Amino acid sequence: MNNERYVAARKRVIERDFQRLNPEQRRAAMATEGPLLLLAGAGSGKTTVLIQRVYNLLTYGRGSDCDEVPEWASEEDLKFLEHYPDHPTEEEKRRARRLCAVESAVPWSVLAITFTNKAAGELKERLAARLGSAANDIWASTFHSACVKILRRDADKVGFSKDFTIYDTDDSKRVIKDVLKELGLEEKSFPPRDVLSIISSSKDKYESPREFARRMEATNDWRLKRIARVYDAYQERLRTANAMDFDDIIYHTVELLQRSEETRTFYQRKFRYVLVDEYQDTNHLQYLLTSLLAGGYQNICVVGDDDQSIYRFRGANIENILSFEKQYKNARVIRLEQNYRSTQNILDAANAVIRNNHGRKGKTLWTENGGGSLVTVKTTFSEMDEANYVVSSILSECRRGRSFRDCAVLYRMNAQSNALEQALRRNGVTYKVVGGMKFFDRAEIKDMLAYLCVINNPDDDLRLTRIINVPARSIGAATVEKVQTLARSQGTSMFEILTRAASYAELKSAAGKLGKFAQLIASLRAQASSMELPEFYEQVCAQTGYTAALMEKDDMESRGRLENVQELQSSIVGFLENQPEDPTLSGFLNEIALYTDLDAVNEGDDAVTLMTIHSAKGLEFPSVYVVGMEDGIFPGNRAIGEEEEMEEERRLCYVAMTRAKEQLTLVNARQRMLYGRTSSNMPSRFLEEIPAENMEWLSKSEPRRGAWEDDDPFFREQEGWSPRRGAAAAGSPGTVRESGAPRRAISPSAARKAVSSAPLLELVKGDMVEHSAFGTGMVVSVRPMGGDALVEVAFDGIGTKKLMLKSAGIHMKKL
DNA sequence: AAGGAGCACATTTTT
DNA sequence: TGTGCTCCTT
Repeated sequence: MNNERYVAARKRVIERDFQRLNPEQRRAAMATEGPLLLLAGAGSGKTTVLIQRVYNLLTYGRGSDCDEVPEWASEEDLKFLEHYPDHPTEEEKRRARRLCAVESAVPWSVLAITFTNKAAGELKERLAARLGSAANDIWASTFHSACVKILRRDADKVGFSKDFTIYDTDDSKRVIKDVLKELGLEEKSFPPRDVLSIISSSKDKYESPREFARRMEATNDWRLKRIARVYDAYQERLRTANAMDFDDIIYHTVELLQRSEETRTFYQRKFRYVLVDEYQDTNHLQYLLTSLLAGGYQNICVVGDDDQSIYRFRGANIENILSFEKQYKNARVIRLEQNYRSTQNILDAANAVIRNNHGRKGKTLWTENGGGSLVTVKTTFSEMDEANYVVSSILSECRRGRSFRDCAVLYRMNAQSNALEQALRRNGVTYKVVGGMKFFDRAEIKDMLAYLCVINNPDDDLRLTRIINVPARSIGAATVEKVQTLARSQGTSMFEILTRAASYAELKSAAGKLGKFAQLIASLRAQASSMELPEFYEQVCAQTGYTAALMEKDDMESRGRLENVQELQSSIVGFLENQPEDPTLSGFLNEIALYTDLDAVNEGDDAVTLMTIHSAKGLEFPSVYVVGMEDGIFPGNRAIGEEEEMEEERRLCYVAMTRAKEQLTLVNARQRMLYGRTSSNMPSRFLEEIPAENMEWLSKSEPRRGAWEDDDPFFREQEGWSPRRGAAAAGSPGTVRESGAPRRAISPSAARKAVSSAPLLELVKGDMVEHSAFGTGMVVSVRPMGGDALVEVAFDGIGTKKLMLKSAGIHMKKL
């Protein structure tokens, strides 16, 4: 029996399951043993590879990646593999699998970790599609939910009870505020946000409060020494409350795995294969965790792209990915550089930009998609002009067959969405903004969840404090504080104090109200098990008087809140549909604690998407606009002169550019209003880094009302500015039409004049109009508003749209 | 206890 | 410029 031949033949047979992958993808799917670094460029089919790799693990074990030959294998078997038919029968397929498999992995020995619930959900879904029911037993989850799962079994070994609660950032902040007060520290000199972030980075170093304190002793920083005491007190509070914050969830898991050999060995034996997605976003603590979990078999596959590391500010440590090969000396590295998303022009532009960064692993994306159109760079006059340009360009793309949903507008900071939203609204373009206020961040949702938490666990002082006087029950802050003090001095919970409020002299005047509240909670608690969860939730809303208080207010805001409170009931129903195992209140609360907005981007409606570049990571759109391409905005002021920061901004730029499939448009404004001040900015340095042959720089506006014109004498007189990339531009004729723009701010009066000089479209009810995106329609009403008019138009086959005449007029003509 | 005035403040964000 | 927060008034 020739072992070498067997191994080679086996590999060839296995390979046939991955014919649709490109050679690098295939290598990645088949490299099962030992540490593997998968450098997956944007749009390189990373998730596909992950799925196929898991399929490989479950089907063939290490068959594709080892030299072992089963003892029972015969010459006959070898012959079979070497002459495996092109169209095997089912019988032959089964035999091939048996001959090729070397210890197929069981689903529960595979751990796949992601960052977001969304990513974990997608992974699970695609695994299920590929593997069927076996996928259910694979641990595909976020860092946090994996850790919670581990801690729910063994939290007692690190000093918590297994039903510990999870504090979100808001809860943590409140605890910090509380601690600051107790220690007599001013919030002004110790902003809770900053304190928390210092604590968080200490935990990231896997440093206990005591170690942190010792490190701070060595410095001469008085403030940090105080913060060390805050850190200590904060952890003490959490421990007493049997609570963990988001960092603690990972911290204590690491602690558990380090301290308990039994637990560590259990998981190290259990997880034969560990996969970590978005490895460039991991922090040190997460690095420790994954190293521990994979410490048994050392079959750790990390997937990521150092060029897309954009979360340094929240602790992501690019070093994790850069030094993976140092950590694991025998690590293999595979680069996925073929891109299936964008055109070559877009990739060349993005490659050229990112090439300016140092200390990268180095990758150059390429595609078979063809050159495509040039990257468009447009210089506009102001942020309003910029927004109008984007909208009119979107409308003209839509006229040529694109849908709104194909277009995304990306920006560096949320504040930039305002001008865009206005322009979109005025033109009746449907859009959605990703990010911003999240459902579970809303006060009313937090209130209701706090009620549920307290009903579930009355000793949850923090949540109890939140709702004890919501809606108003005439329980003042002073009273609450007395209760807190009493509870602390007696080493019991606030709820305990409330139940016997009457027996404390210092509570005498409030005792009645306090007792009533305690009764309310106790009574709801008693009802909890007697009915279905959604029905119970209704009872909570009613009996606490929460809905009643909202209804009484009866203003716009309260109505919205009321809707949200009712919406939470849908969440509960949704939970019950997905989680039949533990359909209890505590099951729901557990689920929700690590849940953010699952469905921020719903595919349903045809709308332009607006979001920050950060939120765009992982997404793709046929047409992408990046606005605010100016030094000072993008890269931001803070990054200028700071090498590390600048490189992160450049990575951000790379992420933004590689979101585009067909059309990429980069827009800058010569001046813009920022923080109430008008500033004029140079075009972003990143624009200069794009090769001239891949782009077309437009600065001449179309003859459009409100647009600034290049040949206006006012601007021609300005001098001393030349485009920074001027030399390169001059060298390649025909691609660049940039002619020069003024450096200094332009007086607003000139700007306004240009805007108001164009004539308004005159419309009356009954007129027929033609809109560039909506087609023909009839004017239903015209209402003057300010210097403008709100026109309602019934478009054929589309429906009625309300448009602001001044800006929508550009895209409409009277028939 | 609630609403209003005045004031600092202002990347990026997931769990 | 807009907002979210504290503090002050009622």
